[in-house]
Amino acid sequence: MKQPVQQRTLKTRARLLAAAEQVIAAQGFEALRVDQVVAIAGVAKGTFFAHFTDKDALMAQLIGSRINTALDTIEEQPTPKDVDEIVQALAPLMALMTCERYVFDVILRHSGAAMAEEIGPIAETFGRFQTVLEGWLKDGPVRRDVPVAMLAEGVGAFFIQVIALHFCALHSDVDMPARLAPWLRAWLLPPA
Amino acid sequence: MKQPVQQRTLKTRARLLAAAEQVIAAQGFEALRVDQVVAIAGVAKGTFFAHFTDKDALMAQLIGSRINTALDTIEEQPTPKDVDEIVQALAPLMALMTCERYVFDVILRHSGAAMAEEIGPIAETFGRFQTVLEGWLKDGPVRRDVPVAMLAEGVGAFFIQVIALHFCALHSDVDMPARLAPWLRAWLLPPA
DNA sequence: AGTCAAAAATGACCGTGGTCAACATAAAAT
DNA sequence: ATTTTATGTTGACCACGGTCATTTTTGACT
Repeated sequence: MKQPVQQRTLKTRARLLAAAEQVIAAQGFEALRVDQVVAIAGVAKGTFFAHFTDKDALMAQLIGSRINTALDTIEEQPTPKDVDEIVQALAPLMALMTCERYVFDVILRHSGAAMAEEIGPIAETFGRFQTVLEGWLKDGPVRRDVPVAMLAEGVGAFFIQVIALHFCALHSDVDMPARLAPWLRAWLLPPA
Repeated sequence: MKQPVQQRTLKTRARLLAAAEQVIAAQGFEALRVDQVVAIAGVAKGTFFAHFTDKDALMAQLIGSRINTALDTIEEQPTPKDVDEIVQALAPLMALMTCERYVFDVILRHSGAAMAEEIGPIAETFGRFQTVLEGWLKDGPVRRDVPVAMLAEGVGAFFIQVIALHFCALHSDVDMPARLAPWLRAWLLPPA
């Protein structure tokens, strides 16, 4: 059984990722140019596309990894007990998804698996997010007339909507936690 | 007081739009190329960008106009009386938004005003959509513990989510009305 | 008709993402 | 060691959206 990847490969990919991180740290996601990344990494342009199907795939990987980091932070916290705590707990993810319009767009575009049989890194994090939410809700003081999975998906939908609203010119001033909470209350805790 | 636009201008713009419609009819939105549009319209490339700030602006206009047509159709129908009728009534919009992944992406990208002070044609249709929904809900048999505007926005959020799910590899088989109805029921009609 | 300033059209040119046939190098087989 | 095969790399090249200095057209006012 032979090694499917050579040492070289790992090194090159690592260099590309490091270069990309460097560019992003300096200029943000949106300003990243493939040419700049390969220049810093010291490889030819073609090499980039031998490692990533396209620029989006690189972005998906980098952003997916940050989403996972945010979810790590979220999971370390104690289980939120009410809507306000849920909103509070979601802050790291919210911060990431609102840091740049471009980032939000990439996430939206990849939130469903792009192709059948192939679930990208971002789609995976959505599955994980879903699981985290279900964990919170399954023993929480919320309505029980609807399956937990559906409750969680609904929270996800409102979460996305609030972020979308943040990037909307008309609403960019209102702070987001304040916007999300009433929706979650209406969704999770309809009048008894 | 002189004419701010010349006859020429209207004619050229009309030719560009007609050319674009022709390309879309033949090959769909995603395949549209600016070069092809200007070739058919018989104008230079630069002219295109004198009439539309970018390709996206053309798309926003064409798609916005189709959304408006769909909303016209929707408004002609009698006011839906329950969730199933609401889902039914939304069919024209749903059909448009699921016709191509690209179309859905454009709509999402433009659903909030792109820039402050400038509300694009698609953002406008979202305002109209919102109004239509509020009209349906304000006298319907739905929960009243939440403002109508919020109910309507929630319907919009679930609507978008269902369409996003449609483009997700894992769920593309399930039919959408069937997916949307339970959500709307849970949102609009929590147990009394 | 002739003049002229504003409006519109032009097309060569650029930036950037992405392709691919040719080439280089590593590991396996002889 | 040498050959062979799979794997990795290269950079010239292409496609496509978008720009802008220059040229053409328009129509208002002599």
